[in-house]
Amino acid sequence: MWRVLQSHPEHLSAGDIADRVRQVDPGVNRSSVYRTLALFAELGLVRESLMEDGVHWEEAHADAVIHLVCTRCGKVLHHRTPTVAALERELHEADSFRPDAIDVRVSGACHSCQ
Amino acid sequence: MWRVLQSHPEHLSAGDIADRVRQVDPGVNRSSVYRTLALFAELGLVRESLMEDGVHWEEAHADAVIHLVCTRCGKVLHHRTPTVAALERELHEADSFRPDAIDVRVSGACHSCQ
DNA sequence: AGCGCTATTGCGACCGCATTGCATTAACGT
DNA sequence: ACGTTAATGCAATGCGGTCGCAATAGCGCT
Repeated sequence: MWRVLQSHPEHLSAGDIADRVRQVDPGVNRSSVYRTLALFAELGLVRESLMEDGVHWEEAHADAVIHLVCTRCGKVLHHRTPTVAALERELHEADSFRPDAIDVRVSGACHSCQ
Repeated sequence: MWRVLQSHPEHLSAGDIADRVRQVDPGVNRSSVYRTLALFAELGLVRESLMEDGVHWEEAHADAVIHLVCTRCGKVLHHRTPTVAALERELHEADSFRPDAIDVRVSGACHSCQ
């Protein structure tokens, strides 16, 4: 299952993951997938991200990732920027809120859809 | 129902809204709540926001709002900053992605919980 | 006022994702 | 080989949200 997660550049929903895993090793139960996913999340190997159509999973990166969701074609792009780190600092200073995870979702039109 | 939404500073889940509305006017159906919520969303009066425990609804503001979710006490704070607008500009320039909605969720420890 | 049309509401069934409890199986140390 | 423990499978359940359809309210028209 770990291989499935790694071999897929983009994020998948739990259902998709279960399907892919079954392609490789049929007879793997949904529960196992969910449980393993939860385990990985606890270990910090994967990250849960909330999307309109449910929870998606992706490999965890050290720094925060911005999800760009194209409302036309549905594609999800990643973007990485120091701006998020700046935002973190700002929150700490202005609201004395100590962030430990930050999640940015932007919906709009991607490069090829506008 | 509009009153319920307005009278509640923070965001509510659809279930909560249904409950509150029923306190005022018992015998209002779930479907009606969902339908009205969808209508309001279409009119741009309310905004849908994804939280760990499901979809929450809140009054729409002109500019993007950052949700600060305290993992200790569960409180949800708002934060408004030009940084988000900067981020928008940045996305447009770097990825030629035209954003029409931006949603930032930060989890961490709030002022009174650290 | 009485009639008929239309939009809204209520209601129950339903759907799909996720979770849980429990039995089964596999793994491993002794 | 045996017993203990953790991982897995499986079926039932929970729950948030949606759908189809019947009942009802609102409203203009004559």
